[in-house]
Amino acid sequence: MEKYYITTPIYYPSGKFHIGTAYTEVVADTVKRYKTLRGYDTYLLTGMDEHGQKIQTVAEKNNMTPQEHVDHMAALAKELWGKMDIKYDDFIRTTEPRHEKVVQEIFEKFLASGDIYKGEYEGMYCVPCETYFTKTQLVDGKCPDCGRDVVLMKEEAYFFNMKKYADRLVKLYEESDFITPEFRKTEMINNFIKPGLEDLCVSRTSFDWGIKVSSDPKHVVYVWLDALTNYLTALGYLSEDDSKFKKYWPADLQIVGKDIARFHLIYWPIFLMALDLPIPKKILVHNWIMMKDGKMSKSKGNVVYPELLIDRYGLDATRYFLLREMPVVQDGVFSPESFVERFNFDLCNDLGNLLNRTVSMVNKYFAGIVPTYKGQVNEVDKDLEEYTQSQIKLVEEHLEKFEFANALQELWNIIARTNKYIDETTPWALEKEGETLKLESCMNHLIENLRKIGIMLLPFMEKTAKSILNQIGLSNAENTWESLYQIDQIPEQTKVIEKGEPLFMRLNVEEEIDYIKTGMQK
RNA sequence: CGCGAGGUGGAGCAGUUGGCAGCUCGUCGGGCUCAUAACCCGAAGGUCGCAGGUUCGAGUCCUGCCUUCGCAACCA
Repeated sequence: MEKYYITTPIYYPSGKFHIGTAYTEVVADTVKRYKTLRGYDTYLLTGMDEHGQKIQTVAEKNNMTPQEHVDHMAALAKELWGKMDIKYDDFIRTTEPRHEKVVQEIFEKFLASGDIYKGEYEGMYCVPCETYFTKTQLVDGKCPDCGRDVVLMKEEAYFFNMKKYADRLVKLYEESDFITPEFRKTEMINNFIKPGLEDLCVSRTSFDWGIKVSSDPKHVVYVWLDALTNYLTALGYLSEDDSKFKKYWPADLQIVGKDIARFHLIYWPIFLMALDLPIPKKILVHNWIMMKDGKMSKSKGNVVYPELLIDRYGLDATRYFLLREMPVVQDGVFSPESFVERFNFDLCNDLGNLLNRTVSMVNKYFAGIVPTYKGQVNEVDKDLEEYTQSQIKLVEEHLEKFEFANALQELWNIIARTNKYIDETTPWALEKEGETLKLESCMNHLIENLRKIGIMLLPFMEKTAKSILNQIGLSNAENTWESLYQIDQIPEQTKVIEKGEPLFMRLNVEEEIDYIKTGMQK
């Protein structure tokens, strides 16, 4: 069985996870489910990045030790991913011994190979915030966090020699297409590589919430060397049991947000080169969920937390909206209006109603027993079949390219075409005219398309997909992706549910827009 | 100053290799009754940011400009 290793970023738990973080998880989870359905041996890694000055500060503010704080946050994260039914295989935390041990080992390895050298880090330092800033980060020359004066400070630090690998990195960029979308590559080259790569500071002495450098314990390993290596340590790299590492590395898909693109597109491949390990096959850089008034931020009071939507509208509707409305490589805009619109039109009217009316007719005309395939009896049978087949291909193509919004759009085109088919065949008239064969063919085609719709929906909205398959009496069938290529797939004596269960109930537009808006203020 | 991404009918968006400008919502009109006041059909509505250029032909290629957003190196 072919393997497929997917990673999400490990999130920094300085605050509650918002909808953007949830989005990353949903994208990763959808890929995982799709690949699993296609027969891959999949492995999805997620986790948390738990070290650093900021964690120390936040913990103190909450009267906790850093460890207590990250334990608490990790529990919250797992709770949220549980609620969102994220099918992760492992949750790595950078404070775990399995990670720390290996990071220390890697650090020493780099020291020995000369990739890491001792130097001096210099930056603008805010004493009360205990944080360094770059000149461009400063606001009017003052600390961007507290607005107070900063001072130029120096400290001893270890650096990773990035320059040494710059040529190899450029070559990698030229020879592979491991970056999606392409323009991120251009950005990296123009902004960071062409002007000359700077070496990366990989240790600090100004705080101690981190992994100690074994050979020089007053230093802790500084962020990126600590964080990025999680993708390796989680698989048991350099540990007694590295079977997972041998099996799954290199990663097939690493999903990251645009904010951390630079670290994953430049430093990460270089670390791997220094370790003499294969480079991941693809790094997918996704964009952000914006609000009408720009970036989400607490000060603007426009932050959306996933619970707000999930608790009221359900997980599937939330996932649907994120994947349907947010283009992966471009910023998407969240608005309560579009959320409610999508919910009502796409989920209730198009999908939910199609299932409902079909189930109702099979019950009414055939006592719930789905007629078997009779061939292309109605004039439009052939057209429906051909259209559906070509759409399936499109859905698949988009999924392979991680274009979820497009995949869903093409899938919804099938739903619309199937609704239209009902109007074209007018089953109620066929019934009156005693056109039994045509009526049988019509019902069979409808159920068959719902079956296909259900299967294609599995990676996106499992509960809804299963409910569809269950209501048309096929929950126990072998609902494989491959079966989508077949026409005649309804077993004899397939029986639909007697009374259809609504998949989604229409929302009151004004009320729900208000509800979401109010929820965003909190 | 530099870099990247956008600017397409009222709103939000599609538009691989250049060839009659599409989709969803909204608006207007019609059809149907199986269904969750759902579904189906039709119509109105666009000088595809601006100005040049290449071409038989450009939203799609080239040049310049205007404009919005983001990034600018150790912030995770």
